[in-house]
Amino acid sequence: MNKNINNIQQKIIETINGPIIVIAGAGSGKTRVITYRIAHMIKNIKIHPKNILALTFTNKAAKEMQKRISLMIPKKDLQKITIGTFHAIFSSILRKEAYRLGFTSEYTIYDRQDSENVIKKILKDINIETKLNVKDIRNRISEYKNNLFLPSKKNEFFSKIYQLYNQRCFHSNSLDFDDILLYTNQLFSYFPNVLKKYQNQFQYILVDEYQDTNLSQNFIIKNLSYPSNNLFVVGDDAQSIYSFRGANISNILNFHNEYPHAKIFRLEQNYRSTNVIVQASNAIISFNTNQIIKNIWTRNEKGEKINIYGAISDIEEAKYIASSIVSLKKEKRMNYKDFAILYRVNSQSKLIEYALKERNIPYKIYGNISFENRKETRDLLSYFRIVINPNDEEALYRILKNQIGYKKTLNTLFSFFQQKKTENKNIYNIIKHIDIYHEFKKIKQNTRNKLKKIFLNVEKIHKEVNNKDAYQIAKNIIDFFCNENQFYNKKVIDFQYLIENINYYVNNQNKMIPKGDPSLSGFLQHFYLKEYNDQNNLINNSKHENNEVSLMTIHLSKGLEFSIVFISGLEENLFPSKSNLNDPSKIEEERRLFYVALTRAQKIARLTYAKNRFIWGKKRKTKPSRFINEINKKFLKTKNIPSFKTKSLKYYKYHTYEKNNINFEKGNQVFHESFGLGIILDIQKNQQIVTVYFKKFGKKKILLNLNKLKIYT
DNA sequence: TTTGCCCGTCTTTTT
DNA sequence: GACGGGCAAA
Repeated sequence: MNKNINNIQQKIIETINGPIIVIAGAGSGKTRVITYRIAHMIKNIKIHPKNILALTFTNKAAKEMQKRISLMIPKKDLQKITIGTFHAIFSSILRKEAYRLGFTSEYTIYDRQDSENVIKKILKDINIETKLNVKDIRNRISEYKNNLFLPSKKNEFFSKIYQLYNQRCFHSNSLDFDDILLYTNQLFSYFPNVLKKYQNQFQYILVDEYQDTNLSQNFIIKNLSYPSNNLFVVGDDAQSIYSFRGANISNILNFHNEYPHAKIFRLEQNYRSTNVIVQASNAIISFNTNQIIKNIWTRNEKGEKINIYGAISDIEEAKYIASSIVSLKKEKRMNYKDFAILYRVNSQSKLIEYALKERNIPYKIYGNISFENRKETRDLLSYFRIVINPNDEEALYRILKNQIGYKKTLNTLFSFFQQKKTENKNIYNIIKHIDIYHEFKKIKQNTRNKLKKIFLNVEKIHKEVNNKDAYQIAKNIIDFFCNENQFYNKKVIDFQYLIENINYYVNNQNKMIPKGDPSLSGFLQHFYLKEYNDQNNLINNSKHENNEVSLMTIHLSKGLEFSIVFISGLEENLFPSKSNLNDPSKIEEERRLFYVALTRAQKIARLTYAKNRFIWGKKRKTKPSRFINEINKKFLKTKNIPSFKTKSLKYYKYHTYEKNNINFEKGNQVFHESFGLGIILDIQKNQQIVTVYFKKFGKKKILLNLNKLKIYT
């Protein structure tokens, strides 16, 4: 037995036949268990790696898992395991099977902006006034898809739009993110033989972060793992932070109902963090009423108390973080890679980036790479897309919009194309013979020639798609594109970046897990599912050999750990987010997010906020986050909190308890003579009654003077 | 048909 | 403060 593995972990690793559910607290060695288990299955049980499917929710988590497994098994085995995000895995499967549903394997993946543009066009077409905005409609469609609701037969307004949206995507041979899961489900239910094929292939299924599955994903897992049910899921309800993506906490809470014979394991010992961090985060999460009670404990050292810094402004906050890194690095003899800076929204990274640059601190920003949303990049990608998939309306529209400025003409032309397309006419042919259609008479000869030239070229490149790899095709397109559009020559640096990524993608196929598809359509999938942006091949970063401070949103940080963690922007309206303030269940999710953030830290956690922040170009006064007050003062370096001396003191008092209660505090794990183990949710004003949530008996009010309650350690 | 200016909206979070 | 849509002037 490995000495890094405790008894429960060992038991989990060796229990091969499912269904199995592991409730794993933060830092309890969850990823270690999954990766060791996979290695054990392959090395000792001799399960063929191609029979293993490991699913995650973010690319970052997938990469982390691959990295850790690679240390234990031969590379040739690792490459045979199917490991990745739900979207990546099932998008690849759909590429092979989607023809059964009427799509081709060259289908485009529509991102958020594409989806919103489709909805805008629909609203314009049907010409109905609506109070719903495009974003709301898109979110609702997404919600419906994640819950496997199809448009209802009733002629209700939303259903109509939903239906039109699906039709348009279908005619464009395009799938949005949610479609990837939805159509996978349709594929499996309409084509039992196809399902059977994948059931046979994936005999062992592992799902990480199971608390984040939505109904659509859960259905896929359920179908695939039937009938052997060799399903292994790991999750922590306290770290459920993706409800906006349809994640449904009841999947984890009801697992046992779904699979009555499931084996249940719990991992509660934290190996990651100091005692201070473990206890402080336990206390924070206990403010949530909706949770599985766990007793997360650690044998680790007590550790430093948590430091809170209230900066005058967001700029100063960033500077404080940068200078702290410089001094902590020296003081604690740390490397840059031991530091992480976490934030609630991506836009916070900008100022932090400036501050780090100022002090020459190497850093790496994860997620949301700005170049991918730049106009020029999207323009170029439209050409890629239309070369691969001539039916891609959004890409076509974008190209035409750039070539034909005048909107009215553009719209007439575009609806003409749509009409022809439903008649199954090839878009390349229509534009090549642009002069014979009277619909085009209004367009200047000059513009017509330009269009003809573009589409002749696009068609030429299209014919080579199957013989050349993504790099060769992309180079052709870029050469043509830059020649025809003088303006873009100045933006070549963006294209350079994209082409470098394509080059890397094509030439490192044997490093990819699972092995990718070197065609341009393979690259487009890779790009749109954002698999590329976690890679370490970014040109400007190579010189630091990965010894860099990590910057990312808290969402992306889940599953990771760092010696020293900065959590920035702890302000009301930012964290918790403004849009979640009115819904108690959403506040609980924000709190879980804070819990995730804090539990990333191994040794030191520093929290920061700014008293003034630029929002939409205006400086605004802010209030410190309620979460700061939920950390018990005994875990804080209170002396170092300048903000507490300011006007906002009143605000802080609200949550602070009187000191005369000797033993009991919110978040304490307690033991009651009759009710057993529980956690203190609340203490009444007179300090004589506490509300405790008991594992077995639920919420109870306990009179303290009966002395039946003890602190459980 | 083109250009430029005003105005409203946007900041969650990821695939 | 950035960006896109809408509208009016050129």
